[in-house]
Amino acid sequence: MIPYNDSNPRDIERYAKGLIGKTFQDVLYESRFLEEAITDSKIDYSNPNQKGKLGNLLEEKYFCYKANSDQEPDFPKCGVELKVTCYDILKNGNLSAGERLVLTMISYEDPVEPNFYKSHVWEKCRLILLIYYERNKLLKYNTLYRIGFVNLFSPFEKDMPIILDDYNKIIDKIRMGHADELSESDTMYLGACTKGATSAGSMRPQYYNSEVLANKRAFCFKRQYMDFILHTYVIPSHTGKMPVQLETIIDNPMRLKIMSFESIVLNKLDCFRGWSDLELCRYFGRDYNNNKAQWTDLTYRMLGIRGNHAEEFVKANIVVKVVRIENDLSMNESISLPPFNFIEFANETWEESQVYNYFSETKFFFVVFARDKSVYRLYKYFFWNMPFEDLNRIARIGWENIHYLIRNCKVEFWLKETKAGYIVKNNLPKKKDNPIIHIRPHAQESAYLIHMHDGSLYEYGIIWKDANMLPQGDWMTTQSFWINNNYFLKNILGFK
DNA sequence: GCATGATCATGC
DNA sequence: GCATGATCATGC
Repeated sequence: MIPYNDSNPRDIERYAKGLIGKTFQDVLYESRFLEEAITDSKIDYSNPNQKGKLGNLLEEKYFCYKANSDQEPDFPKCGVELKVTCYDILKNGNLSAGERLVLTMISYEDPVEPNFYKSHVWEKCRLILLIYYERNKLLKYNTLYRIGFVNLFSPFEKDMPIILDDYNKIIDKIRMGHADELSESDTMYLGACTKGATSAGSMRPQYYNSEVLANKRAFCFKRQYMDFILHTYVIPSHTGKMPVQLETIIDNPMRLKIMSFESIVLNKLDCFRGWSDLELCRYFGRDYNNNKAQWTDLTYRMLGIRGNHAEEFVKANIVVKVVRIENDLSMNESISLPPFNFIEFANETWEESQVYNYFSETKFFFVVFARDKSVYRLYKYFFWNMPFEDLNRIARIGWENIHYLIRNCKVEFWLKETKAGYIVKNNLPKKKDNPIIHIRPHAQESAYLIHMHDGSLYEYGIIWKDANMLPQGDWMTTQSFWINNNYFLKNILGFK
């Protein structure tokens, strides 16, 4: 007899909670005393570092059923799906969902199911036994990871309109024969993530009429949505603490049955179109001080949010970016991304890179103000995510050119004298070398500890604060990727 | 006028 | 004190 009632979800959860505090190694060891544990498995659990086998280990050695990749639920008698996923502990001690939750592959062999509630995705997510382990990258083996939380989980009712909308967006693209243009950032909570490499070898023909091969993809709950579940449901259920409530843009979820989330947001800003920053500050009672957060603040005020966080944006990983353009419709500045670490960058492949992941998972809410004499007026606002082709072909080449020099220790430096002193020049690709992205310094001040062209050593600034080390051993001012301003004007705003 | 390298400002 | 978002300043 297996040690739980597999027809009763609550009893499965009760038994599963026995995993809390155990490592996968513990489970494997204790299974020797568990008569029903699967012993004739085809899977070899002796290698402590096999990625992706942690779920199988629990299935066979704790829940006592054979791991398979059938379309059937893991607990068929009651339709419960087992999902094993991870969280990280951040430097500040906070927990953060480590991965998106992959639900099921998107089939390119079969027609799509138009009704979400009859779809395979719904079967796979309507009732999940969610097992969260701590991914501690300092540990040598995956099997030493420890399980922290166990919960039965169903998607929140208030999120369903958005999940349905996401599903429809994805299947619409597939039915149009545009599966090759899918991107995880197309949607809010339910995403279409790539499975396997994005290189030519793993491309597949589409079901609907298109000659173009498409990447293998799967339906998933996006990482930020999992993060929200972790903080508002999983952790509170274990600690008894009330979750921190974020302000919502849409207070009544019923509205989402009539209008899409995006249209509601755009409608809210329509009321203020043409207003100047000065008028908006007066209207919302904010000091008009031209400081940098001003236009972002005003954007949240227009959405009815008092702070600078909105629940829907956080869950869907939507980033508000305010852009100001000048009288001549030019734009002074490019748009910065977070700084990066050279060594981590050098060791990444494209698919696992921060740049690829940032753009494939992030949706932007661009709010454009246009100069009118001494003020800026609300001009345009729209959601945008980078088209897959731009990202995976054009931006990728720019990334690879920079990656090549840094990874292969071919970065060169020389000094140039200016009125204000010396500046350090380098041979890394510049903005003009790629249509979409470039890198620039991004620190408090510049800092270098470098070997010059002639072999001499040059030191400047506060190395540990403003610089980080290249694979070649030199320290260069910390850099970040930037979205070229001309790409924004031409391809995102649509100017000539 | 723009590209590139350098630096500022704010919130947590 | 750092992460993040944003702008400045010089030289061609």
